[in-house]
Order: sequence, then C-alpha cells, then structure tokens
Amino acid sequence: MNWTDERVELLRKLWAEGLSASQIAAQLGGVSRNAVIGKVHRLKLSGRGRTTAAPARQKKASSAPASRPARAASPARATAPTVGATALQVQFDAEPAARQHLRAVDNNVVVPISRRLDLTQLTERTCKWPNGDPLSEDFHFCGNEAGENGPYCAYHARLAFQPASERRRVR
DNA sequence: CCCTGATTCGC
DNA sequence: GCGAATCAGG
Repeated sequence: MNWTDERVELLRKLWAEGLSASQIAAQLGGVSRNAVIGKVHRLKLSGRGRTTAAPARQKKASSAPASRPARAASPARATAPTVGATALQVQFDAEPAARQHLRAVDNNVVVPISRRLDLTQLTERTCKWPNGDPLSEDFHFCGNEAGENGPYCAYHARLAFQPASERRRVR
C-alpha cells in the first residue's frame, strides 16, 4: 500500500481532527499505526497544533543497539500486527470534530459514518457491512466505497478479518 | 496489560 | 521515503 495523494489527504484530515494513529491506520487500511506515525512525522504534522511542546524525547545512544534483534531474523513468529483493534474503542475524550466521522453504537463501538444504503442500492463497489437489527426499519448497509478486492470498506474489512478473540472486550 | 506518540535506522 | 522495533510514558 503506497501513500497516494488521497490517502495522504485523508491522513491529514483525520490527524487534524484528533484521531489516534491506530484509528487512522484502521480507517486507511493496509498500514500499521507505526506507518501512520512515521508518515505524520515526515509530513511534519506531529505538533497537532497543540501549544505545549512535547517533552522532546531523549536521543537514543548512537552506538550499538545490540539488543534489538533483526526483524527478518525470526521467521518463526510472524504475527501480523493487530491494527484496528483500537478502532473498536470509543474515544470519549476525542475532539468534537472527530465525531463527525465516527458514530457511536451501544456506547462502546464506533463505526465510520456510512451511506446507510439499503439492499437495493448496493453495488459491487459498496461496503456490504450490515448495521442495525435486520428486522428494524433502521437496518442498513455501510455503503461506503469498498476496496477493489473485497466486499467491505477498509474499515469494515479490518473488523471482518479481526479474530473475535483479538477484538477489544466491550465492557 | 491496555493504550498513546516519538525515535532510530535498516531497508 | 517507509515503517518495524523500540522507547517512554498514561
């Protein structure tokens, strides 16, 4: 996954709105929170406008790290990063602007604001993640743009393939 | 342990 | 430039 202009633009917007790096990573899809943080720094966005400057982390000793194992040196444990887990957690202290894009459900789970399409409006390129009680009038599908390879938008694809055991426990 | 952003440095 | 590993902290 590369940083297209669209993805960078979305990153800038969500970061400015106060979403955490892991939440942004989940929305973008295909990147880790580390990738988001790294990109944020390269774009020089890290300040997030806040006045109180960060404590300015100490520089690591420039000589031998020695203890850090080479990344590719341990193929035995190839666990994928659990990006997106935190997106399940509501950030009640989030900036108000952030809530424009996240809708709380059951006071605990957040989902991106969807297009709320009904069955007849779905196409091959709309997210088919269902929301709400299927028997209720409010039932709808997410309807956001789905990835070119799957039935869900990046956000819901993350949820769909996240093992239930790894989802954050909801109170 | 859950999470947050910050930094380094091999690639 | 990218991002995993790591660090420092809440």
